[in-house]
Amino acid sequence: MRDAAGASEPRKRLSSAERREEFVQKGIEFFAEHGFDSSTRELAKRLGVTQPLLYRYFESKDDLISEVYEAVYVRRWRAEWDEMLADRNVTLRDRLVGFYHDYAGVIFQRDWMRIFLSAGLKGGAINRRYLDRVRRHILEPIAREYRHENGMAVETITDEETELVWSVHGGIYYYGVRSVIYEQRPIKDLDFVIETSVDSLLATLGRFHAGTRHP
Amino acid sequence: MRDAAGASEPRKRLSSAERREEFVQKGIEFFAEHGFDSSTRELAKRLGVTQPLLYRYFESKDDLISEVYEAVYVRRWRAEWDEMLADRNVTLRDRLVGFYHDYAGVIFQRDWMRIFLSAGLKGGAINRRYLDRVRRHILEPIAREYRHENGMAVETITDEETELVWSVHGGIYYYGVRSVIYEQRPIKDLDFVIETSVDSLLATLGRFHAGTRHP
DNA sequence: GTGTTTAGTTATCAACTGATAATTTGACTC
DNA sequence: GAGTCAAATTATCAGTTGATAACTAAACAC
Repeated sequence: MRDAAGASEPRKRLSSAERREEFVQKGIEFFAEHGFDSSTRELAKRLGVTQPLLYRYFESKDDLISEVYEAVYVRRWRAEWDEMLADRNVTLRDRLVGFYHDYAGVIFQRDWMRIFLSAGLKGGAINRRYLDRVRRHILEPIAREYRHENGMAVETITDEETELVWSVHGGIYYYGVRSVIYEQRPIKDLDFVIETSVDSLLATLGRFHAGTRHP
Repeated sequence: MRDAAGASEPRKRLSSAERREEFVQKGIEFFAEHGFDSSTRELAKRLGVTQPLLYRYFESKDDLISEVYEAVYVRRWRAEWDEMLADRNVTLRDRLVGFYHDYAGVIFQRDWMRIFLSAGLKGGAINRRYLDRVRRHILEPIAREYRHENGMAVETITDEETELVWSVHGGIYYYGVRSVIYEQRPIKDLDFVIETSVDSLLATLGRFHAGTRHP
């Protein structure tokens, strides 16, 4: 008796690489929707394939999940974000607005966000590593670029400055969580949130530095 | 053979109400730590009790989970927050700093946060209802109190104002997620985050209203 | 067209899961 | 201290789960 794939179609054979990639991509959708505790049998059914076949491509379920992480966290990260934030031909405000548009385009996706939340609860080190990357490649560069644009020494940003950027970054991120996870309202005013958040960040950094210079 | 409770101790008998409450409280800890997909047998083991006993107090696992939600979302919500935010004997800034201190004390707890994230992924309506409550009892009152303190009409706050408060609220909340879920750093500078966030919110609302009055 | 390789299947295991029924036992009443 | 009620246990069911072994058949080489 056929376990997978509807009655009629003849068995398809794909190359090893194609199958593997197909499994990972559908695995993202599947685990994003139903959580990492869902069964490999359900995933196989969704793939139109029998469950033991998964074990020809992945040593274990956890192995497959690791590949899902890799595909979501690492492969969707855009290398050009570094240059985008550092491009001093553009005003910092425009850089930030442009960057957050791009960044939101990548992470404000149902599969990205749900995978991120599920992984966070599973408690591995992946999310901590991702947040480290955010800090090093996004937040600290922003704090440094602010200092540069305002004629200050760039090298020695403080924990406080990083924390200020975290707050605003978190506010934007949480807007994504509300719209994508809790399906709160159409994401039509993403522009508004990004622009006011960026303006607010620049103003807050300004007040912060003014405060530390004349104590 | 004894399934639960270490070898020596005699079987304890508790009244119905006590047991039920004990199950809910330990259920919060247990499901927070291991997720709602964990087994009732593991929970029973943790309670020092056999698994079928759970079914004398709850119709089903989902029924127990509903009680966990109730205990976390509803029973930990403090009624006095309404008055705290509305107390015009105190400056709005001080009210907000005080409130967020209190609020963080309640929700920046490992069990609260992990239950909230797990519930959000399960996709029921509970989290949406909670966010509605946050909007009605926290965010919109803040926007109205700002208007009052600055001599403006209080009745007709706009979506934009609510969204501005959401951003700052989300920034503070995400600080909690980072420290409690991702265990990022000791929560020693919660004060700093709350104070700068509140100042930033008041300044941003100020700029927003200035912008709409002279376009 | 025969032979080799390997993608894919069927069959199956042992452990686990939510839930129910039947039984035991502690505590309280009179 | 016999009788009653309910707290708690033992035993068990039917379905699910990750994983492995043995078998089948498509594609390619020559």
